[in-house]
Amino acid sequence: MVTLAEVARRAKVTGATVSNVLRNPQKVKPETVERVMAAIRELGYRPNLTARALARGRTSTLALMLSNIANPFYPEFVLAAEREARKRGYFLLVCNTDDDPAITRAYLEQIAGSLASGIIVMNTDLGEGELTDVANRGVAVVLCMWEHVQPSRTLPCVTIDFAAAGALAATHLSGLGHRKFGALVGAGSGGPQTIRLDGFARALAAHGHSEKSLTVVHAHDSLESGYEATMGLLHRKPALTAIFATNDLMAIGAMQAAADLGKRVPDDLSVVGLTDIVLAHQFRPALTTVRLPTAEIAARSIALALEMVEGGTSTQDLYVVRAPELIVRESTGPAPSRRRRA
Amino acid sequence: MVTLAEVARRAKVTGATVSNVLRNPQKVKPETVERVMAAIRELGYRPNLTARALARGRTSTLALMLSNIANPFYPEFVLAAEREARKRGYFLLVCNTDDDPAITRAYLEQIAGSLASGIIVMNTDLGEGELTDVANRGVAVVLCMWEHVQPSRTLPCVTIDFAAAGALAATHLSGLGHRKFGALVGAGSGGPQTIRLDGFARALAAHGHSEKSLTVVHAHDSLESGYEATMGLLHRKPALTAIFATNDLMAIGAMQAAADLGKRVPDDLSVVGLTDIVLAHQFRPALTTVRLPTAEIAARSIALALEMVEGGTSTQDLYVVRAPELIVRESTGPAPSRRRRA
DNA sequence: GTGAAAGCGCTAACAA
DNA sequence: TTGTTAGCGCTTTCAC
Repeated sequence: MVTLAEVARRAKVTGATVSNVLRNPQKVKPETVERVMAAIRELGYRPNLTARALARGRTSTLALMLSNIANPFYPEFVLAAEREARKRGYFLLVCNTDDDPAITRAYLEQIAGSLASGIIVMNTDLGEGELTDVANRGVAVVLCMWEHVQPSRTLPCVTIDFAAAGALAATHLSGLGHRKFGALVGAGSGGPQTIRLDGFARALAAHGHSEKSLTVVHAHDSLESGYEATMGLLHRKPALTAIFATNDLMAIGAMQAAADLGKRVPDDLSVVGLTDIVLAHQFRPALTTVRLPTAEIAARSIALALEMVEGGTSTQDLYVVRAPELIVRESTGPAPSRRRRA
Repeated sequence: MVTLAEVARRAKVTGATVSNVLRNPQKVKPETVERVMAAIRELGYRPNLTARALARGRTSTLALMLSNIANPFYPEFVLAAEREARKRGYFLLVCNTDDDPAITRAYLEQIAGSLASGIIVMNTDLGEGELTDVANRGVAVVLCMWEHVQPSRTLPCVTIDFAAAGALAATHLSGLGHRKFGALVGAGSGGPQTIRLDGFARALAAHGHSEKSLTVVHAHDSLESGYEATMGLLHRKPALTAIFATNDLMAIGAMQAAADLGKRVPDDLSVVGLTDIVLAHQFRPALTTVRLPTAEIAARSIALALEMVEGGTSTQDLYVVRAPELIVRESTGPAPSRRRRA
């Protein structure tokens, strides 16, 4: 391994100067810079990032804690996050927790042991206390897309207005003349997505619908779970004409269930999702959904973490990214004429 | 930050002993272990992984180079890889290259600068030379799912028999009585997937089909590209009754194209994919496909990289993982009776 | 503008 | 069984 010392020797300077050439070339005489660069090239020198991290007191690594990257939302998020991190010279560690607190804790231990200098936590079964501990050890902790009613009092949080997202879906469906609604509420991790539901329910009420017009059913963040939940829901409430799912995967499962029950989407049943994953527009019928600014949230979270890392500061602010947006596609339509069913 | 020295002081031993307690407790008197562990607990000590890496000469990080994690194959791969790595105390860095040689090179530079002690390269536009350079710097380089005809002479490679995979598809389709075939060949990165196609074509020939019975069209590893390619293909060759796509995403795009052209799958057109991503069985009609042992390849690649890292050895062997397997679902069926079309 | 020197926190001989 | 002693390769004051 070629070290900085060898480069120094060859360029007839000391290590300090080589180090400066690499990081503040303007502080070094141009000719010296030239000589050092030449030596670096000739020797094929690459700075040892581990040594650098040790000397500087921080690594160029950020960790991303998520429950399971196989959920299609995450790859989209990771892609954007990685790009932002790379732009700023950082690397991304993917930490799949499988929603297992033991795994999550193990990761936190390592990260607290200076594996990464910052960490984006997308969800977790852990209490806020354990995360605060890590933050107190000097790691930049950023909560991302947290859905608790009460945002953290000690950790910064990047999120979007989930209630508004739910409301968008409700207004759309209500505007199409629907009267009997079903809601599929996911609970991938970090508890049920109740804020999304609340936003939906509240907007329904605002549009004059009674509480009885909405039937809620709980599920998990998967296509299969959305399918099962919808089968049960439509069995119990065959008169439903509109379903809101708190995420797209469940919405797609709902459409498949409808198809299997002989219901046409959107003629017999309208379905609206939430997230706008890539599959949403690829699926047939294309899913009407509320788009979350995924890439923007990812980039913002990384940027915030890096600000904290590099500024050595901490914050507990709440950052709410751009509002969600309704994307109307093929899965929603006017409520079927009421004559068709009792 | 609590350091090893502070733990040592508190436990009234030296750093060397604390270090031993952590890594070879059997070499330390039980009571001392007790005392040290108590100190660790009381102080909330976490070993600094950066310092450890510097002292040991290697990090506990592995890099995974892939073109774009948004392609659904990769998250499935990453999930398995991360699990295997975690089991052995390593962490996974996700490196999205976007098939951009500049990005790939930048990552390699950093990795060569001891960012990671091993690297799994899934595909790349780079020549083997640049990878060999990295390997020569002491990084464990493992090629994974390489599809070149000539496997590397200097780097180990974990892969599967892509030709056999293609052949499986051909045999299935031929057995169903099809006579006019189309093939969608992807080229996500690392060049076109010609081995898959060759296996398919050769098996077709072996079953007595002439060369003219197969029409090949090139596309990219995406649903949209599979859609477009199929539109073009069916326009030029309306008599096709079977399509083989070298990956599932394109196969699904093909099914959508068929639907838009008024062709029913599998009644009018059979479609078979390759990979068996999760979406393959979730989609309707469920896709018949050749399953690749994704998780197994991932785990094997990680394991091999770690063997090299920990053993300090290198190898140039070719590891061929379990054979692919045909998964028959709903997208393939008997060739339509020949009377229906000229 | 450049060099000398003291670490960063841990590991790994080798001694004791 | 435990301690001593050098580093690992780089950064970073502080002199010169």
